[in-house]
Amino acid sequence: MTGTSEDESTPRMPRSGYQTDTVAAAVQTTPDGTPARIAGRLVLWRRMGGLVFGHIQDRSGRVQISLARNDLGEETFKAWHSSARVGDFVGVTGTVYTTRKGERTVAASDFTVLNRAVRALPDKWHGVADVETRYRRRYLDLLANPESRERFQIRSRVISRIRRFLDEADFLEVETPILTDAASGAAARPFITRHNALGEDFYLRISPETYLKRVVAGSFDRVYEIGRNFRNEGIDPSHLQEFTMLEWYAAYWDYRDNMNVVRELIRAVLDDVVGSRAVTYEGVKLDFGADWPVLDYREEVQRRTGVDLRVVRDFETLKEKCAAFGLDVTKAVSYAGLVDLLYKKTVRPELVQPCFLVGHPVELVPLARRNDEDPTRLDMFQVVVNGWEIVKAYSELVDPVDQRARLEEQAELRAAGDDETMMLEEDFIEAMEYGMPPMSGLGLGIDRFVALLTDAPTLRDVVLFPSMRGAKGGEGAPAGEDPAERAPAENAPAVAPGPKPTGAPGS
RNA sequence: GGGCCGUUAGCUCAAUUGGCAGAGCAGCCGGCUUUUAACCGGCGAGUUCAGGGUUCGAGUCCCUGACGGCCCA
Repeated sequence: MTGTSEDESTPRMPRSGYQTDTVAAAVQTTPDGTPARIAGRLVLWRRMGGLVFGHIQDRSGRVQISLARNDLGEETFKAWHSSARVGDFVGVTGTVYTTRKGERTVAASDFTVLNRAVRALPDKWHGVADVETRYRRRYLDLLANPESRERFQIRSRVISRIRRFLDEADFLEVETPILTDAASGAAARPFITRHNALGEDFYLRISPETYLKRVVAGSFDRVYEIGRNFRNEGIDPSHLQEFTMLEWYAAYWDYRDNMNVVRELIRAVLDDVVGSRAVTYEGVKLDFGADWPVLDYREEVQRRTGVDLRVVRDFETLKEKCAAFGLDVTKAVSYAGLVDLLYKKTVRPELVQPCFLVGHPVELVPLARRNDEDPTRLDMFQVVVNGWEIVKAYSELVDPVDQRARLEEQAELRAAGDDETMMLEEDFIEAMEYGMPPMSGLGLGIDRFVALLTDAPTLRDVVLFPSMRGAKGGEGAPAGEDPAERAPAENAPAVAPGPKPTGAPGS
């Protein structure tokens, strides 16, 4: 790797450790006169004759450093300040003091360039505005845009707080397969991939649900998993094809237990990560501290459309009702699909403040338990905020006879052309036949939750590297190009099309 | 899949009815010992996303495509 470098200018590793990572914040509360040895990326560099100020940055913010000719002597002063450029990583050893304008600063007695940047950083004031650049080259977004750094730190703290909450509630964190031989646990199209060793196609999981239930059957009464799910659907501001979900299952709980627990969890995250139970999302205050009304699914649909789902229970009639309501029913192939369409178009957008939606029709979720008194509805709830479903939970169906019948219905719908149905997994039903405790499970969409907490206009803003179409041209080499032609270029130093790494220090 | 919008210097953005492609920041050179997006003087910087077309002349108008965004299905 060093073959093309000029050894004279190649920075050497520091011999001893620097304070790093959150040192920028730490220096702000350090008394004058304290020795400091810090490192970070140089983001501002102001040379003014015999005194030079700079800011170095890490994830906690920025701290000012200074080099003074009077302290260092002419030669050292000149060598050091001319050796560094904005973008370089530098190490500074010195003493903390406060400038006339009151800024805490480290006066350097030693100064080392730890590594260089050969490309120009984004505009120091405007940062990176181009959305595509922010997603494809997230490192530029992170280093240039503080609000982006803050978002991802909040994301990390949210997940950490959730883990602590569940661990303290005696849940066991487990991991279940992402590569599976059946896409189950949700109504969604899967990604298909090839398992070479087994010689067959596999699916990227759309949900860990049936595996987690098997784990509960195996006597782990409370389990959770935080992990990636994949759904082969369209991209829009509230959907990602690759998203992070929390799912938990607790034996002997029912959905009402989960309503209380998830509200407690969400409030704990708000308290400890945000510091307030209310957040503002796109100008709208969302108050998680207020009462969460419990709304009945079928009553809400009826209130807005006049359609009583307790009476209208067949596909054709509901299709007519939906069409009369102006909805596009040309692609509808199932009763459940129509119910979902009607709800999503009329009810969901109006549910802005946090609420529980309960009593969904039995057709909607083949893995959920029927209500004992009313077998046409499920013991199920969702938490809806800002028109987004952030939680879905229910008492689990643990009756293998009903489970088989419900999944066979799904298979029939699939045969009839509905590709968003659940696949029937024999293994899963067999596990149920060995016996499962009554239980309730819950899923919480981490990306949506974090987006609400950080006022992110799209979920892509809370995922470090959102899915994008293959990079265009340039070094990416368009398909069909002769690889032999560009082979020499691969070993060439990465020289920017713009500014060259000229002016080697010490020259 | 459909509609609309966008793509100009490393970054952020200008460019009149179609008439020499510019500024700030960044970079380079010089000045400046308490700056705060430091400031002052000088210099260099472009496949205007790609390809085609209209025109004496295209960043600008037309067509096709790429990538991205928003809305719709």
